[in-house]
Amino acid sequence: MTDGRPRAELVLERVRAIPEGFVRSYGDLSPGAPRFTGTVLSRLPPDGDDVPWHRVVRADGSLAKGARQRALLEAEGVPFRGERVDMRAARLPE
DNA sequence: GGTCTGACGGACA
DNA sequence: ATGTCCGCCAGAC
Repeated sequence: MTDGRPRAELVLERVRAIPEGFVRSYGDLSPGAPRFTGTVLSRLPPDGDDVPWHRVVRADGSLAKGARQRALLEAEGVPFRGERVDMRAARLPE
């Protein structure tokens, strides 16, 4: 059962597992296929409060959703370095 | 089924 | 630091 579960579901599950105040990169959620993670999140409903999509940032700490995403992250205490997240400190260890 | 696109990532110039 | 190229998965034409 290489596909006991759709990759999409696995990705969403990982996103929900990100604790407040931390972030993870697209590549971390879907190793080898970061674009897939983006596709999954893009299909998320606008009011998808069930999934903390804002805690998913690019590997270099830059944001995909701009100022809106940044506000949500800063509200959680995520350290920033200019317009990008300070991955060195906010990236979830594992 | 080939081709393009997308909330990407890493290598390289 | 900035821009280009290639690779990855899935969906739309």
